[in-house]
Amino acid sequence: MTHRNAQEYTSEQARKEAWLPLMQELVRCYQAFSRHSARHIKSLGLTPSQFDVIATLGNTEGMNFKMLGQETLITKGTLTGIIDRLEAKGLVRRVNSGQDRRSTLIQLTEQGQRLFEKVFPEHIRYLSTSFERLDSEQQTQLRRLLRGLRNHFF
Amino acid sequence: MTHRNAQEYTSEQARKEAWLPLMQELVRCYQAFSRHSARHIKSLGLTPSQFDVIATLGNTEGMNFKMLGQETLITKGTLTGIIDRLEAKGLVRRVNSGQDRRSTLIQLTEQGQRLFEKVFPEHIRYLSTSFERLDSEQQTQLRRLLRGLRNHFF
DNA sequence: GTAATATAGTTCTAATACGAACTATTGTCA
DNA sequence: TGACAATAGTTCGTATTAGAACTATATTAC
Repeated sequence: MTHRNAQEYTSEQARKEAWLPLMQELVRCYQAFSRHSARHIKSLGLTPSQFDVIATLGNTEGMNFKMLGQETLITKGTLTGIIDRLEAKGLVRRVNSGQDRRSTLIQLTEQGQRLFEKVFPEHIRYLSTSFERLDSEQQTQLRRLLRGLRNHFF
Repeated sequence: MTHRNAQEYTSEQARKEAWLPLMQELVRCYQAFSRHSARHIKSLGLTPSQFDVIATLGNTEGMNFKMLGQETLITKGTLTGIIDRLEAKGLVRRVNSGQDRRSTLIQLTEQGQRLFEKVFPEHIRYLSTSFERLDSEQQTQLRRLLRGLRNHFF
């Protein structure tokens, strides 16, 4: 997605397409963030997706697959495997949710809750040292521009 | 990485951490872009990584694994498999590079070259309709802010 | 009330993705 | 030159990832 070639394309064939460097920067910035974050999460003994699920379930009575998928942007097929492994680690459990017998409630176990209380604030602190170097005005502006761009991907 | 929980955390425990929504927006924007892009690439019969390699090799004499990995941000272990499959499709070939007998040059085949010439401009056009909705000032600003943020992920 | 349809989760396949271990080759240095 | 470190790719293990097909259950429509 970074497209070394896009440089040449820009200068040779479509000088008007000044958005290509923006696209490259979006990809690079996300990847840098993502790897930075993953480095710390792995040191906590979790994968990024597992952390994501733990963080989403924390301070909650539980959530079914559908809701959990919407929050984490993980598709249900993938989620099944992630929950399997978290369950094997004793961090979450599957509970029959009351009415609809198709639906399953996923909850943190006590151990999962303790882990959440430990690693979530730790990770937030870890990330804060990077993000806080932008002053709050830049943060606001960046967020607004990203939102604007996102709305154009249908 | 989207962390529904981060909302509560923000308001309850750390009102100062106003960067959390920015982080969420970075993730959402990238994911939206990435899925938007992938949708089109798949319709061209390629995976995003395969397209990335084709686009990087286009207009080039070829590239070894190291260089290709640097350009595409794909690790070498992963790259082996991707090149295997592109080779099986007849789109690239491995060539013994002259001096260093450890090194392998990867080149587009004629078929790969033709594919590149077809799909690369097509995909750029496809993406342009989204990016060009930001005016060029916003594009520049967004790029600058993203670059600034990226430099803080060490 | 039953057939058609929709929904929740699971299973399956193919392709990434990362990192560690491995092989082959090259470079360094005493 | 000869041990030793560094490098290029491959292989391997584990975990995602998307999406399609599948099962079980629930809802809708007639």
